[in-house]
Amino acid sequence: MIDLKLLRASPAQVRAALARRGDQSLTRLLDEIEALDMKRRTLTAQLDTLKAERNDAAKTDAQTAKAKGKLPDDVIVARRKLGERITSLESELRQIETTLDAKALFVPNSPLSDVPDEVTVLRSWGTPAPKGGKPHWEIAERLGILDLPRGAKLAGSGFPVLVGAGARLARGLINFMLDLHTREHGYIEVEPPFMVRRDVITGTGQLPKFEDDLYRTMPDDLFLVPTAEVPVTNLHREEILDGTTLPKGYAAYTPCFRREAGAAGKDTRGLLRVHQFDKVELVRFCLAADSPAEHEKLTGHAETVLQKLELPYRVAVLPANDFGFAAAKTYDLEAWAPGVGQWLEVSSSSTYTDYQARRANIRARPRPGEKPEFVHTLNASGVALPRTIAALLETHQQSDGSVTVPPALVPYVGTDRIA
RNA sequence: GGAGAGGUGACGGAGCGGUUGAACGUGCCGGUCUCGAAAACCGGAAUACGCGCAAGCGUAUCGUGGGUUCGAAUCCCACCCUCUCCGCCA
Repeated sequence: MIDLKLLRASPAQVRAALARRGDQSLTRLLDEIEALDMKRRTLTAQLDTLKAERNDAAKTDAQTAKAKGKLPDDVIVARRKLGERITSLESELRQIETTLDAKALFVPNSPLSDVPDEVTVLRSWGTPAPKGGKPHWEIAERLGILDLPRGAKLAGSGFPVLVGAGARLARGLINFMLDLHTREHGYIEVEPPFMVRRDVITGTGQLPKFEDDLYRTMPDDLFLVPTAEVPVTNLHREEILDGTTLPKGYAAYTPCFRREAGAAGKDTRGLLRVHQFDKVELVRFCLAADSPAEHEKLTGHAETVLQKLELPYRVAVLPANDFGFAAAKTYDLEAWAPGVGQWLEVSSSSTYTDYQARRANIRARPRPGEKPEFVHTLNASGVALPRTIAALLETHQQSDGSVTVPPALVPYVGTDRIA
């Protein structure tokens, strides 16, 4: 949520930061918001004065009523008039606030100043295999571990069915990642609801602007989570946390459901873009001053997964015009997939500064007795399964068609080779 | 799904429609006392918005939203949530 006080105090800076997102319509939206905010403050001031008048009157009236048994008619008439004026201004104010809130929810987060204008690869790990070999869907089909036609029969395209060692591999990956993050990186494991209310998913920023990308259930108006970020970040909505317990991190496995509206035709083969997939997500909460360092640490936790899976990858910082609505800075982790010859985004690691915290009203008292302030929230995939499986199959495929399992994963999959 | 009970501050728990932001208790913070601590005593402490350089002032908030009234935590309506019992069920 945009900070209206900041917009009021430094309109030029706010506009300049948002302009970097490259969305022309934002200028007009901000104009409207500023005008509404102005009106709102004028009306509030008027109303406060009238209400102060009413409160004073109520006190003297109480004594009058006690002394005389009842209030004089002319006093009642005067008070009623005052009350009517207040009621009418209140409804005017309510309408302005409703409009203002609705518009403010469409303003994205401001990119941090160190975000570049062009996508920039910061570092890479491992030696990417030369492009070649089979794409993952051919490998998987031959091994009988992935059944896309039957998934389509059940739910449509983009709903893969993993079979046998494929299902085992997915389950193993989930357990491996959760164990890694909870045992070695200090995360608390949570299993949240996979469906959430409208206001919850508004808190993390997917609503109201991106309703078309979500699956919605009837008749209860619950939304299937597109990422565990949604339920886990909202775990502390409407709370004031004890700042001395921060930073804190949660790791959660959930399936993720995405309609991918408008993405038809892109990455349609195999596992590259699907409507349902598994993911282990990392979510962190911290005080404002700590968030840059927390972001680096978080990204490192996601990288560890790829290193243990022996998957060459690179880390890129996304430009201001190419990351999520609620984010202030995003790193993408891309694993190399030689079969399709692409770097596959398997994790996105973002800091949201106080943007989600404002929307979901998540605060912390830095020390006992101090004023609460909005926390900073961050999250990263740690990591998403389908593309990781694709990279894994393509990277570790052997000439005989089998696929070796990296040592760290062997205990979880129960074999060192899928054949 | 049926029947009932209830939602007040960090927590527990009061609150005849009229100076109630809200008694009391616990917890918390500061102080006195103590070699320290405990106990006791004294004092302090909610959140948001607006105005103000500031001290401060004003307004709102007793689940949420409406309504009645000169005046609502207190009365009425709707909704949300929690709990108990019954039914159904992995």
